[in-house]
Amino acid sequence: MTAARTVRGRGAGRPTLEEVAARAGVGRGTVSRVINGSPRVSDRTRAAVEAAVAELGYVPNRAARALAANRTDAIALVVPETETRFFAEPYFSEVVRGVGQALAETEMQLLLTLVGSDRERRRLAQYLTGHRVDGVLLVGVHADDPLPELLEQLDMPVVISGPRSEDEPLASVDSDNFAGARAAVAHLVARGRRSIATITGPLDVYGARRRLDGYRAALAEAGLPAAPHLISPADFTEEGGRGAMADLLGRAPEVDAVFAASDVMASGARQVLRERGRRVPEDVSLVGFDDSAIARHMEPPLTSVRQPIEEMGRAMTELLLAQIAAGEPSRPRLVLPTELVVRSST
Amino acid sequence: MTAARTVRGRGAGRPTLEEVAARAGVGRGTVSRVINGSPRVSDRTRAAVEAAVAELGYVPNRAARALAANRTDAIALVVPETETRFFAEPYFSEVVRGVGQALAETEMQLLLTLVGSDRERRRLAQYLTGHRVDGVLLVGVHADDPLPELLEQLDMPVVISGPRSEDEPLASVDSDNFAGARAAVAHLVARGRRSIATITGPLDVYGARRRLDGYRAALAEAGLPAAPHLISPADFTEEGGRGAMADLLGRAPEVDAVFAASDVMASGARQVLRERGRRVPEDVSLVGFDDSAIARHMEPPLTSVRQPIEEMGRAMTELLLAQIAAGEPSRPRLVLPTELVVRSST
DNA sequence: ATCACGACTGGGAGCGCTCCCACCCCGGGG
DNA sequence: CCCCGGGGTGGGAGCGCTCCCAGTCGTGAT
Repeated sequence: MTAARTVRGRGAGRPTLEEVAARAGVGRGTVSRVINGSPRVSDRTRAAVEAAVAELGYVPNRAARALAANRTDAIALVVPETETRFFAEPYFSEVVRGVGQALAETEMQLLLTLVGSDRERRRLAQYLTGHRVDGVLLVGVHADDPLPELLEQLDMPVVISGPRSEDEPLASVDSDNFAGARAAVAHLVARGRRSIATITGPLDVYGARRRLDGYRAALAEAGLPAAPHLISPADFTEEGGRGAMADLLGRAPEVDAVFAASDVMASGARQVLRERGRRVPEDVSLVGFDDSAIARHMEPPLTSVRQPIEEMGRAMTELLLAQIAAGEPSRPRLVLPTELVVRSST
Repeated sequence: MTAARTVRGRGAGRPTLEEVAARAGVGRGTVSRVINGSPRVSDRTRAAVEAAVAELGYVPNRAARALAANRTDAIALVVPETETRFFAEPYFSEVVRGVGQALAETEMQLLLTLVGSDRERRRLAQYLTGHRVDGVLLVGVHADDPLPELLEQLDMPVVISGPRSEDEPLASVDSDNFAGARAAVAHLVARGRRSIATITGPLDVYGARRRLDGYRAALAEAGLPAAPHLISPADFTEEGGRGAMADLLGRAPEVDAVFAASDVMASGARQVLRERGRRVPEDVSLVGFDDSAIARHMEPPLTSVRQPIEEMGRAMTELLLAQIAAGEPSRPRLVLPTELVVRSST
């Protein structure tokens, strides 16, 4: 523990490019070229520089690099804290994990930005305007959130998880909500169910609409009617699921299967079914969506549609990095497959 | 120069300190003083500068500031990805939320760093050595993790969640595992249970040891024996909980209550109890720890010890910010209270 | 031998801030 | 009336990098 170090404070004493250059007997420019992998350096020189770097334990100063090169080597993951659906288990941790994986190979840093209040939202806007990140990953935005518009104006690279509509202008990665819902309902049909109801998410959410579309498609394919009284919209919450289930039971007592557009809502529905003496799966089959921990621990364990969330995080990041590398926003739209996980609730 | 600006693409055109100064008719130093809230500025000047800042929409360039001031205004949240216990629900999202809250009032950024492989761990070490953050929040480290040692050597501000031992040298924030466990077991005693077993976590984890201590204390206070055959160690996993429960049932068939040191293990135990025809809570009372989503959705809902995780995240951050502000590492040790959430499993 | 032309290389000129020293100006004491 | 001391202020000197423009060499062609 050197006294000098302590006195000079944190960050002092780290070798600089200049020192590496001196040590290697070359110029600053050459060291920079080696560090950044430029091909226009002779092998001999490169070796010398690399040796000096190793001996000195040189680590480039990020701030200096950012200032000089006008880039930050950082991306932001923006999470609206109010949107509990995305912040809640398991979305958040899995997305982060996927993002982390994609970033592991790069020099990029991940900035985590939670936006709660409107004040924080404004601050974020200012933030991004200040170009403190090279790109933005946006998860769980509401249809009426002004953030995407703002980002589009700034023309900063952005990837959004879950397009807000059929013609989302931003690059996006989504799971195949339509196919997932269709598979879930087809599975119920295969189990011999005939009065298949659905509890939907808020229909101003694109993904929720897609799940409803999938439900309808599967019924149509099976030649079953998609009677309006078998469709009950809720809000992705447990309480909403309870309400919707009670509703369905009142309107359609003959119901023998329910496709809930989220596990949490399925859990609410399950409670009501139990209260009303309907057995699962004997009387009513139940399918959820998300394949969360809740599904695995429900009684009986819940059949559910798994979304490849981690992979979505990875894909979003790769798309974003590609945009940043290309230097211009592109607008690809990726849809990842879902998978039906069958458990004993059906 | 104008052309050059355009060529530089994104990030060009943002007003600089210099431009604000010109606009306000003052010098750079003065603007800097206003921005940083120095008191040595006359009111008239301050007003003029603030007006110019507003008109130009000036946002300080973080990289330049970091370079000049040798600080980054960023802290890192380091999460070992392998430690599933902390990365898993609900820890991770809640900690992050708490951290976010504490940071909302400040200008600090949050860097999220997942360390999986040893290679990534080395990279992180280099990272921190490069002083790219002002401080580190370390969650879910194992007893044998070299990271804390490293950070201590760098004498960089650090706060750790969950001390690794009774004499943790680093600043730490923890929940009161001892009191939580004691309360849980006391509650079982109050319910009239007499053969109270426990499924512990890995005993090289300090928190797991503390929970076991709490279990013992409660039994001692109730004048009940803490027979060794009522203690079965596991590893915080569901499978571990299953094994430990099977074990207990073999060794102590008279068991009428189980305190599991995590909800996940309680869930495993619950499955075994069901398989063996033991009813919960009639035959065996069951208590978990964490009060996670699993607890709420178990059948019957699980009585569990709630930890104030979000608050822990907040406290950790506040401790860290204080350390950074003080310019020197301090070593406070904070223990936050737990709360027993009683449900129908007891 | 001369010339042109790549392949490499050195280092000046910033990037936008903070730090800090010098300076200005004004009131009060000698 | 001069000097001193502070509050207030301007701006030079970097912080450690990247960019890019001049070189400096060899080399093959002429």
